[in-house]
Amino acid sequence: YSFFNDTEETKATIKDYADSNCLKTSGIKSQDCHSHSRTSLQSSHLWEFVRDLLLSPEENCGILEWEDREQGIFRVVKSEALAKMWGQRKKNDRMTYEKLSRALRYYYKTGILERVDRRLVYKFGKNAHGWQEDKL
DNA sequence: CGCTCTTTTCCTGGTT
DNA sequence: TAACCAGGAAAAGAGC
Repeated sequence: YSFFNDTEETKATIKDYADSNCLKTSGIKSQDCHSHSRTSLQSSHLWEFVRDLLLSPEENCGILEWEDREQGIFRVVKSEALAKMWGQRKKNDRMTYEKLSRALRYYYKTGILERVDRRLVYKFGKNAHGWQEDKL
């Protein structure tokens, strides 16, 4: 395959991909886009970005899914799409899930995330905030 | 400029 | 075999 398709072309398709993907699911529950003022997804940190994505079904597109809402356990359903979105947020079209997950693993050390021994499953730790339903 | 903190990049090796 | 997971190391980038 080509070595040249990693710039403009990719950049263009990422948004289209995300947008069209959102359109498919956003019609489901427009009412569910509760008034969290976090729709922008401008969070500076990765864990906040993930949290806000989890909390906004609008831009989520089924990329992330709660496994246990009360315990803050969630699963990455579309790892590649998540990486692309994070890459968009950071203006880095070379982002991959491999690299994103490395960053997530650093959170275990700081208590932002807790380890869950299941593939693509993570859990918010004691030092993460703003994800709990009753605390919104 | 230098320093800290977070994230990125790369890698070796193990697991599902 | 592909897709993940574990972390060490080093370096980039942002903010102060």
